[in-house]
Amino acid sequence: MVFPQRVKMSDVARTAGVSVATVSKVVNGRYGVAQATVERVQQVIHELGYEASLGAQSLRSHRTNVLGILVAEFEPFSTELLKGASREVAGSGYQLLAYSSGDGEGAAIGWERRSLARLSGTLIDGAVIVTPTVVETNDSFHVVAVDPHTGPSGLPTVDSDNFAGAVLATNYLLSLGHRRIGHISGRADLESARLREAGFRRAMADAGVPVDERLVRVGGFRIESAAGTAAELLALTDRPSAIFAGNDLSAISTMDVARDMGLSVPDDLSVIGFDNVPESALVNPPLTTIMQPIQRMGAEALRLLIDLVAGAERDTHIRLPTELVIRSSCRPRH
Amino acid sequence: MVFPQRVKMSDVARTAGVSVATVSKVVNGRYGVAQATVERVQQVIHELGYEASLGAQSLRSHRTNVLGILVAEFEPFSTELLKGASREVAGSGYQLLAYSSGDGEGAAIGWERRSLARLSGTLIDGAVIVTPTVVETNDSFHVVAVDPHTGPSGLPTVDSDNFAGAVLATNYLLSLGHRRIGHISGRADLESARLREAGFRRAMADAGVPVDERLVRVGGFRIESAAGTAAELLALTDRPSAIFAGNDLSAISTMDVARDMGLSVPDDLSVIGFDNVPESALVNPPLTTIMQPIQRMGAEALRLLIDLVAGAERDTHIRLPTELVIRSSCRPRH
DNA sequence: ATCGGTATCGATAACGTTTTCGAGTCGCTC
DNA sequence: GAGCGACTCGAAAACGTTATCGATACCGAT
Repeated sequence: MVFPQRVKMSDVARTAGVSVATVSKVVNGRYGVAQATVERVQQVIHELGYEASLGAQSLRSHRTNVLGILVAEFEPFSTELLKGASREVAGSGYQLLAYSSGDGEGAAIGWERRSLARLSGTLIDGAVIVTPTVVETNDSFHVVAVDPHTGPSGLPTVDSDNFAGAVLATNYLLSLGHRRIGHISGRADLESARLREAGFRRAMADAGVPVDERLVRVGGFRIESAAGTAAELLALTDRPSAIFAGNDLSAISTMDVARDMGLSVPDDLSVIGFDNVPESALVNPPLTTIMQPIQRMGAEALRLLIDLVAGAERDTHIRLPTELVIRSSCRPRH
Repeated sequence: MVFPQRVKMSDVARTAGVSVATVSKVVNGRYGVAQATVERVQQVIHELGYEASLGAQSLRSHRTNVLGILVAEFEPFSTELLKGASREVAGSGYQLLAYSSGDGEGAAIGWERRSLARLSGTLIDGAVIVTPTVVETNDSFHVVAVDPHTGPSGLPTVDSDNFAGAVLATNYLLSLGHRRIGHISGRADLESARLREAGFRRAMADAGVPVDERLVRVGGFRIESAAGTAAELLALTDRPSAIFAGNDLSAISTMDVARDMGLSVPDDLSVIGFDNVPESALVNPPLTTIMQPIQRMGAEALRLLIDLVAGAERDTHIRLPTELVIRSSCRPRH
């Protein structure tokens, strides 16, 4: 990697004996330059190591070929997404920039917020956002949302079938004989959290099992915030025999809390998660969970964004299937 | 989050009844504008939601207040580093952009590479790089390297005491009675990998234990590439009773391979890693490893970068201490 | 009144691109 | 040999900002 001395278009033009206008044309592959000239200029560009100034480019043409991906923070889910997205962007002619809104469960504020907007508005052509904040946008700037904020935003979206996944999870617990099933839901402003809870309730209702409202609580999607909720749940005198956690992180957290309270997973408590982040296969016991194809979601989101930026008409909503992956954190109720 | 309609400085100027020059002064807090004017302009800026165009700004002033962090790929180590860096950048007046060179064990090529250089050269004020590639830079662009490429680069650097950490790890294994100790080293062009292997050899020599050269092999630092190496090591008729893996990922991979071969960790094989990424506490058995304060390294790197960009004179090399964290993947040799 | 000094402000010239459009050249056709 | 397209090319005007520097206004002191 070399960070070159800045050489500008006029330098190239001078040493190639043409005008900057001509250089610009060959850089952008515009029509109207003689073949011989093209080759000569390209040669000089190569020799001098010329790179266009993003600033000047963006200023003049309002196009940078840079895409952004905005995550709330770098936790396992966004990291997987990032992987998928970076894989997809390779060779697309775009460059991908990741930035974090820099906070977990709050909204960006003040300087941060404005700076984000500034980035977005001025130096990238579009963004995929993985943070549950409401966005307004205009038609010169494209954004696609992954796992979006609750409510109708009208944004292009890619998500997984959270509702069906939750039904899958709940039915699995039910099929194991569990009746007192707890649910730790994610942050309320996340559409996915809402749908998972809805799926949970639907499955329970379909099975004719009443849900004890004391057993469903919001725990957030982070490891620390879920711990408190899990502790409350397990401290109940008639504690649940199984817990459907809103995501893997809170499931892992729940298992930790259970262990600390002297409970064995899965013997005393069955736990099922959601997401299938890499960590879930690593923990002890390996976590049974609902897989959503996170990397693929990242890739699809980026592909969608690219198409949108290029002006293509496309389905504006992509939903990927979920799947039950059985490991060792659940057991039939004795 | 709102991606605003682009309103420019001249708009602000017009509705505030001043010139763009004055608005610019207000925005940048320059001296020489009446208090009343400052307030009026700020008011208008707020109402209109004005955001400076990064492109124009960078073009004119060669300064964007945006910093970059370039990682080879988004694996656990870089992710932790990212967290530390994002935490540090908050409130610093800078914005942090993460980008990936988009590949694991190779160098970026062609379009990618140039695009990286373009980003770096034109729209960020400096970067921390977490990828073992040689860089050349000029004095208008600052870069600090984390876990740098082998050999003297002259770059400002932050790393941990890899050598001492490796000694720590090896001595621990030695103290457990192990004599046939294997080492899976990281990619050869990583200074850290070189130092860890050197530390390993030093500790062995100091203990008067000869190292069997068939037992030290390069496995790369990724999970997949380490697996093959581990398998080779364990297939030896006189296989090692302990393995010091070059990092946690290869340690985890080694444990997987051992399990697949019907070996129990730690009963039949002790494994120690390096890094203490979050995953190492999660796996089964929990991994004994050498901790380096990764998040703190990210934070220090960013702080150093900020100071450098601000023109401060600073120690140009920061080395953080490592520490043995004992979990359950090692056991005395029976 | 005149003057020097301080505030306060605005015209204006960059910064490095892209794009438009007119000018020049050349080879043809009639 | 005049006229006409088709090709090439470059001059110049943007894009939105920052920095310089001169203009103006106002103040108190002579």
